[in-house]
Amino acid sequence: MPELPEVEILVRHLQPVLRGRVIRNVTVLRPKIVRPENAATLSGALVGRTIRDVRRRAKYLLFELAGGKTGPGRATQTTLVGHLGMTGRMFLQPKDRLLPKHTTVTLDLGRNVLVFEDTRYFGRLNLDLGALERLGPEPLGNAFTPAMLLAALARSTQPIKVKLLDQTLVAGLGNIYVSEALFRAGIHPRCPARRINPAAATRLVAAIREVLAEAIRFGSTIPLSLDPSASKNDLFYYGQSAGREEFYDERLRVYDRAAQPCLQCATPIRRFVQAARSTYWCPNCQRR
DNA sequence: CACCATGTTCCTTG
DNA sequence: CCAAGGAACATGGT
Repeated sequence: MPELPEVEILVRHLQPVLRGRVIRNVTVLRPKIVRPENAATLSGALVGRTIRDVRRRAKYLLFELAGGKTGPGRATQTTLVGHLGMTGRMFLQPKDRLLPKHTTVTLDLGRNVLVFEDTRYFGRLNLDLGALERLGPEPLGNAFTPAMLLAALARSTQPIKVKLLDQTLVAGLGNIYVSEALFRAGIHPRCPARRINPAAATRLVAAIREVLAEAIRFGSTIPLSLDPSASKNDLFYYGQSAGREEFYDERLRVYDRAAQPCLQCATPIRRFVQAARSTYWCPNCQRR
């Protein structure tokens, strides 16, 4: 999936092309994706409405809708909540084009269609704001500070790597960027959370911010590019593209680099499993 | 066939 | 109620 940076990039691309567009029709091809809504309730809540804004909270996409249903003067506001899961993608395509195999939901916007495609069907697109209430601070926001992090880690015996994946602690980090941030901060992934000292917390907050900001700057590990077959410039494709692999190597210093030399000290990068997820680290740069 | 994959939620156990 | 661990969800790539 897209972690925070990938969602941020997607939102930045969607925002200008979706703002002001009216949802003409909603097609649900995989009902599970819109739970707890069903095709009828989702459609009823969206059709006829205008997308006023597209925002991000952690790894969630928030589509702010207005107008339509309630008529003039009584515009109730609705938020459509999207999550890409592990393999979700969103893009616009012409109405007459064949939909991808794993299309879950489409929003008919008139001239073209917003497609939510997701091979593993772990994603979500619904009206449920409940998940958002449990989220911790944005890692790039002012509320995420070394003091706050230190306090949150104080009573936890869990390894720091596992703890940073907890979205109630800080919201938006995923498996890739946690490994990257710990490497940059020089912290061992197995370090018990409560053993992180003030100096390490300060380095960690800085490293997390750097890693995410850099990923956003470079346009994410899953590059976003203009659809080569698109005839209009408001069409784009969120997926593979050529020519960005150099950036990938440059930015990801440990993730998926098991047995390859550390870019800092040439020691082979190691991999092990924590909480059923792969952790990558340099045994020399990240001491206990 | 085996194992691995950018995430979250639910269930169990203590 | 909480913390922690693990399975489940579902499909595809290697």
